[in-house]
Order: sequence, then structure tokens, then C-alpha cells
Amino acid sequence: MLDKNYDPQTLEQTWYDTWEANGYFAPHDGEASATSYCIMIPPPNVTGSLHMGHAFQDTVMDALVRFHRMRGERTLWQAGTDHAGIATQMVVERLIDGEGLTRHDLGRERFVERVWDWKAESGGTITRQLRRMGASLDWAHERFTMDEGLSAAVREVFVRLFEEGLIYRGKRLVNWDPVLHTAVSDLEVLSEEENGHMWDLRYPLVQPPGAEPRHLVVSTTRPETMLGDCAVAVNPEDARYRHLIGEFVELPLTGRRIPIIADEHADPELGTGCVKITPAHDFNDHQVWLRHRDETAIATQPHGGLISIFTPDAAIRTNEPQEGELLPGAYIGLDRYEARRRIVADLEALGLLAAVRDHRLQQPRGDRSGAVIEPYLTDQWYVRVQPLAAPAIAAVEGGDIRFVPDNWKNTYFEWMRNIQDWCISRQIWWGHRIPAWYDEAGNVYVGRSEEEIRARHSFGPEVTLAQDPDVLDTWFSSALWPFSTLGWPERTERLATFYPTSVLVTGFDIIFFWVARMIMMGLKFMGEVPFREVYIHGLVRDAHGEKMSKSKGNVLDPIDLIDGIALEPLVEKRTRGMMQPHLAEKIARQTRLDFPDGIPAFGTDALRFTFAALATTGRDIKFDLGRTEGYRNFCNKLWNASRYVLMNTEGEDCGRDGGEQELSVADRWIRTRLAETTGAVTEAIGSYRFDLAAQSLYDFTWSAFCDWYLELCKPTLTRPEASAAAKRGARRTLITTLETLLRLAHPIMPFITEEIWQKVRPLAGVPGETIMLAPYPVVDPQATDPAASAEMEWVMQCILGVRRIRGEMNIPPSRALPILIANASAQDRARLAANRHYLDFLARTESVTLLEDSAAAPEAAIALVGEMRILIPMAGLIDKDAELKRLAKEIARLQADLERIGAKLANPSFVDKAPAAVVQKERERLEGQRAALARLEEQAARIRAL
RNA sequence: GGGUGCUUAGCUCAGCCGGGAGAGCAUCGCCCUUACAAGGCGAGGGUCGCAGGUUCGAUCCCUGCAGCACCCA
Repeated sequence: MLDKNYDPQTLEQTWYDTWEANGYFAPHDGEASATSYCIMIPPPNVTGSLHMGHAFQDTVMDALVRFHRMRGERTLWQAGTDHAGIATQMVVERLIDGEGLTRHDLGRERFVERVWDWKAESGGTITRQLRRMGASLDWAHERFTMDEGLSAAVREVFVRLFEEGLIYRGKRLVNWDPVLHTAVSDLEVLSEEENGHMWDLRYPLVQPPGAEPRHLVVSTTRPETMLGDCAVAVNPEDARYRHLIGEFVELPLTGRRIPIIADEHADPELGTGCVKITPAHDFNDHQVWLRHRDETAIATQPHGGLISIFTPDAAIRTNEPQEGELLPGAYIGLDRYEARRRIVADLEALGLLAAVRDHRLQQPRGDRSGAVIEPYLTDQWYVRVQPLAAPAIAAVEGGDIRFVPDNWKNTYFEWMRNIQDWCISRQIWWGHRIPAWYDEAGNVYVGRSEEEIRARHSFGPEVTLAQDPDVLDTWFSSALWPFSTLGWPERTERLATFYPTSVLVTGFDIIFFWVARMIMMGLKFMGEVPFREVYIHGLVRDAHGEKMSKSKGNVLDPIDLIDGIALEPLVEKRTRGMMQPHLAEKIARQTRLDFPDGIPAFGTDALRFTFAALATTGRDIKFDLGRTEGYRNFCNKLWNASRYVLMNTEGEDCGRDGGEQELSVADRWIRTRLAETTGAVTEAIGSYRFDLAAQSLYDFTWSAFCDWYLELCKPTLTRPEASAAAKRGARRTLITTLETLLRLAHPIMPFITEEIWQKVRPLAGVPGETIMLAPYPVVDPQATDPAASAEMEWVMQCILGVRRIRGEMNIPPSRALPILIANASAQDRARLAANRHYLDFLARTESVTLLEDSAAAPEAAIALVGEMRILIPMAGLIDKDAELKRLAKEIARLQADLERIGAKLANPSFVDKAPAAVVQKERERLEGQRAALARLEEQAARIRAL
């Protein structure tokens, strides 16, 4: 027997341990003929912790995986974590900062050791949390992007791409993060509008001696970059300046002269139409420079005009010995903002500052550090993406990969068709070291190892080689995830079985970062797409629709929803380690407002059910705690219903060992409903509509099984006159329906279904050690019985009719009612006779009397079931005005309806053009409603006449 | 500026191929009826964002507008 109370805490933990210990999560060996099903987990940061987005995503994946596993497919959910280069390095740097050290104090080797220590220390957190979610990941084959196998895959890919000319090294402008001291890719830069200024600078024209001084005015948001200007550009069509093209201006503060050049980049409509060109510190200017660098006036400048002015910290650098006073000594060593202040002041002193205006500008910032990104000239490694992108586009166009919802493919195409080369080197220490070595002359050699390179080039020990200090972008290794985790470059059995994987489940925010790159790499190295489908889900937001973030303090920890958390610890958790105390105060206030009593423990199943119910396609999720509470109650309902079933079946004859069984209408009806629900849930999961699956399960369990069936079978089980065969049939139906329902719900609610199933299984005569590996229900066409459905519908209408009168007249359920039946057809009479016990029990009827002459009826309240009338005598029970009021309401409703249908049928074009079936249906409705109306009006008149 | 999505009950959301507007939560009555008060029974609540169009008929299809959100430049 089940415990009296549903307590998710205890049962969830023990079942998970059992599953894992028994190896149920691993794909079964199976026959070669079994189809395989595989999902790769988007690897979470190894040292991170589970957030609501993970919890949602993992619920979806686990539901899919459990569903397919139960369907007998060879199912693998590949487990693993990501080393998350920059994020992890930042955490460890902060850690050692607490010891007053920087990573440079430690040196590379010791620092990387510290990161591994940190991983060892905190690396288990997220995998523990995944287990709490019930995730049936194949832990036995857990992978980590930095483990030896995956690192080998990374080296292999790098070398092959390099040898094909698809990886190159080049001095290019990159997005430089001056705080993290590393290049970052375009995708890691977030631009937002911020308040700033626009400065108008006067650049004096070079004039013959004695001439009146004249200026060109250029506008800039970054005046300090003028130290690196190589030209002023004007539009060749701009009549105001055309005559100046080829002339020179004095670049203030530097003593340099720079040319006025003609370039389309200068927009005559914008500002003065003159643009300063700083090719080493602006992407657009760099393009301009590329077009003009062969012109003498540019080419003869220092560095051909490509003048870098910053250190990696974005401070003004010192001059190289051969550069002389290229950069004015007054500014050297100044941070970019201090330099800006000084340069503006100096220009103003010279009368060269024309204006300063407030200005909204797009400020690019590093997504990790928040630092303003600096376009910066460095040597970096790049992937030439175009040749890889073409087949990746074709794969989606041709339908080899399907996006769900479909329109996300447009986002994918949009990006893929305008793709830029991918900067893959990062100037950090935590990550895959780039497999390139340099000799003393600076020649580069790429290979799987130093030994390989030495061997290939026959280098003796006298040749010293130094490995490139940089590491690869984390996404480089993630891009290989679908095959590297399966053993590639080895040709393993797992790789052959599970690649291509079935579906990728992920958020739209990493379509570019990850999805696109996996497709490119998969096609390139496996010759096949990495997955057949991409299911894109929405973002989990808080109850107010705000994005959850630590700084806003509105994050929810999924584990707190499972275990519950009191208010004070929750406030403490949300405000811990805040930078600004005033924010902490606000967060604390809001938290107390949103969760005055903290968060109750809902259990994993309720949380998972919530995610499933909210998982509508293509929509963000506003996370509503009320829903979770409702689904916790649902779990409780299922629990109690199961207790009832067990109470009535344990130690009883459930027909498992034969014996005659007789199925009642109710039995046949619930079996029909179960078959329908099985079909609906199966189809919903198959089309990623977890919301519809959840809805069907909820509706069947609560509204059909509990509200009706459990009640309907009570008379059969308790009445002494019910036959043994009928009791056996009811018990059999009870236990098998519940057993099937549990299997049906298991992918979404794994724990409670397993706990109950273990008790139910023997009574239902079902074999198996675990519901996890029990077969998923299939629709039994034999079970569908339309006649039973129709009859049950009639029974319910009768019961609801009586209940409605009861409810509206406030007649307590304890009071049994005598009812009269009038205008009963032969079918009504037959049904009445057959189902009388249902009415007595569920409508609490004291007596049922058939009236042969309806005129003889006493004053009564009325309910209609088709043509048949149910009358409840009013004497002493119902007050006249209340019944009249009730009838008036009903009559009004019918009249409105009739009017609408009448108008429709009176319209000749409707009758002509609408399908005959529709017209027929409306006619029947009209008839039915009209008859009902007449009866109610007659009844009202009779009561009024009293 | 370009693109995508959204707008349905007080709140969170379903609504299939165009044909009688649904669920959960919340609200209001009655009830400790032998699985369940984390419950039972019943009730109220909607100009389907606005304006046009197509159609016999539009929450659904088309166009425009408004508001919100996100992505790209």
C-alpha cells in the first residue's frame, strides 16, 4: 500500500539512485534492427549550477528520451559538460584575487592547475542537480570538453582544417576585450545604446605660408583615436570638398600631415561630411584603409598608415625605437578615457574643438566582462567559414535538418548567408591550446603534437619550437560535440549507432554560437548532419515577464522549487555577494513581496509537469508558481486515486488469473477514454507539443478517471448484488487503466509513476523491474466503444442536471432527492433501468419514478436530457422564485442561441453554399434547442401559475 | 532601418482543416459524502488589440494600424 501522504522528497531520491545503480540509463544492447534514438545534452558549464533554463530544457529532453526508450528504441542521452573557457577562467581569477594574486603571479602552469582544482571541487554541482531533475542521462559515458579524447578530436579537426587552408593566421582587427586581454568573436560582443558625446574637431588645412587658416571639421565619439588617424575622407560626389581631395590637413597634437581622400564611406548627409580615418581602431575605417593603402600619401606614412595606438589594456602605448615621436609623449601610458580627457582639453586650448554634443551611441561591450570592446590589431587564428557554410545552408534548405518551430530556419539562413570568418584564438589560459608551434625565425608549423612536427620536418634537437600560447574559442570544441563525444576520430560502435543524432534541444540564443557550427563541423568531418531536428524552445522568465538574472535578483533555483525554501534563506541567497547594496535592498523588498512565505516544496515531478505544460512552441515562458502548485496538487490527486485503486484491488480477485469478467458501461467508457488519451499524448510528444501532452494527461486523470470513473465503480464494488464477474471486471479495469496511465505519464513525471507502478504492476500482472523500461502504451483499437461513450454521456447529463439544481438551490449533498422522469423514450427507459445505481450514488437520488402522464407532474424544478425531463419536486426543498430565476437564465441563453441559428438558416446563401453536413447539423441544433425552450417555458408558466 | 513573434476570462496560457469561445489558477456559493480539504459539488466571468478585406460564415485566412518582446544592422 502507498503511504497516506504523497511525499515527493523521499521517493524521488531513492528511485533515482536505483535507476542509476541498475544501469537503466545506458542504451540497451538490443538487436541490430532496433532503431536508435539519441540526444546530446547541450553541455553545461562544468563549474556552473542549474538554472531554470536548464531545468526546462532538461525536462523536455528527458521526456523525449524516456518516451523513446519505452518505445523500445536504443536510446542514448549523452551526458557531459563544457570547460567554458573565459567564464571559468574569470571565476578562478576572482578566487585567486582573494589571495591577492593574479594569474601572472602564478604563471600559466600553476594557474591551469588551479582551474582543474576548481573543477574538481565544484564540478559535481550541476551533474548532481541534473540528477535531482530526474534526468536519465548516460552517466557511465559522461564526457568533458577538455578530457583527452575530446582534446584529441579538437587537435585533429584543427590540423585537418589548417591543411585544407580553412584555418589561417592573420593580423586583423579583432574585438579586443581590454579587461580580459583577449580577442572575442563577433557573437560575444553585445551592442547597446548608451549616452555619450560627439566631439567636432577642427583639422587645419595645410596652406601656403601667410594664407588665412582654414579647417575641416570632423566628428567623432572617440577623440583619443585621432592619434592614429591616417586620413580624412570625403565623398567624391560632395561638391563642398571635391576640390580638396589630394590636399593635406595638419593632424593636431602629432605634428603629422594626413591626406584628404575620396571614399564612399563618407556620407555627405552625415555631420560635416568629413570623416577621420583611424584604420587600426575602427572596422569601417579599416575597410577604407584597405581601399586606399596603395596611395602614396597613405603608404608613406608610418606603418603604411595603419597606426595602432593602444596597449592591450587600451592605454596609449610607448613609441617603438624606430618610430620617433609618432605618439606624443604627453599621452603615453594614459588609459583611453584619461587620454580622451586630456586630448579634448588640449584641442580646446588650441581652439580646435568646434563643439561637444550629447549623443546616443551604440556601445559594444564584452558579454563576459562588460568592458567596452576595442577594435584592435593583433595576430589571430581564423576559420574560413564560407566553404563550410554552403553545405550547412543546403542541409537545412534540403530538409536534412528540420527546425521546430519551422521559422527559426530563417534566423539561421540570415546569419549563415552573411557569415564572417570566425576568430577562434583566445588569449587566455584555460582551454585547448592551439596546436601550432613556431621556430626561432617565426615560421609556423601545425600538427597534432610537437613530435609529429619534428618528425615530419626532420627537426633535430637543435631546433627549438615554441607552442602558440593561445587557446581555442570554447565553441570550437562544442562544435564537435555530436561526434567527439561518441569517440571520433576513432570509428567506434557508438559513433556508428548514434550519429546522426535525432534531435537537438536548445534555446534560440545559441543558434549562431552552437547550432550552426555543429552543422558545419558535422557535415565536414562526418559527411552527415549532426541531428535531424532542432527543437528551439523559449526563454524562462520570471512571473513579471522579466528575464531572470543575478543582477536583477529574480532568479529561481529549480532545486528550491523542488525542496522548498524559507523566505529568509531565499532573500539571503538572492542578495549574497551583491556589488551595490542599494540593489540588494530592492531585491530583498521585491522577494518579500513575491514570496511572502518563501517557496513550498513542490517536488520534481510537479516542476517537470509545469515545464511540460508551459512548453508551447516558440513562446517564452512566464514562470508562474501557481501552476507548479496546481501540478503538485495533481500529483497528490494521482497519488490518492492510486491509493483508492490499491485499496480495492490488493488481496482481491482482479481477474488476472482468469475467471469471468463483465465490463460495465463505465468500464468500457474509461477504456475508450484511455485509448483516446493514449493516442493524443503519443501524438503530442511526437510533435513536441508537451503542453498538449500534459493537458491530455491532466484532463484524463482528473476529469475522467478520478471525477467519474472512480466514483462510477464504487456502486459495483460495494453493492452486494453486483456479480462477481462485474466486480472482477471493474477491478481489472481499475488496475489496468491506472497501470497504463502511469506508463503514459512516466516521461513527464518519472518519480511518482515509478513509485506507484511498483505497487500496481503485480496486481495488473505486468512484468518488468522498472516502469522506465516498460513498453509505452499503444492505442488499442479494440478498446474503443462508441456505444458505451454515448450511454455514459447520457448518464453524466442526468447526474449533472440533478447536481446543477442541487447546487443552485443549495441543497446539501447529504439530502437524498426523489426524482421524477417524464417524456422518456424507450431508449431512455432502458438506460435508466441499466444505470439506476449510478444515479442513486452520484446524484444522490432517493427514488426515481417514471411518469406515464407528464401532465400529472407536481410542481418541480426541471433538468433536460435530450427530450427527457428530470423533475425534482419542489415541496419543502425549492423556493419558487429561485427556480423561476434559474429557468429564466436558461431560457435567455436558449433564446439567444436560437436567434443566432435561426438567422443563419434563414440566410439562403448559407443554406446554398455551406456544406450539407454543416447545414444539417445546424437544423438539428435548432430543433433540439427549440424543443428544450418550449419545455422550459412551459415549466416556467406552470410554476408561475402556482 | 530590416526581420521574427506576440496581443483570447482578473492572472498564466490552449484553441487543429474557417462552422456552437476552452483549461489551470484566482473569485463567489454549498459541503469534513467511507482515495484525496493539496479535496468534492455547483456558479459567475470574454466586443478574441483596432480598422478594413475575402467568405454564406472569421479568434482562425489576407492587408493596414497600434502596442509589447526579441534578433540583425
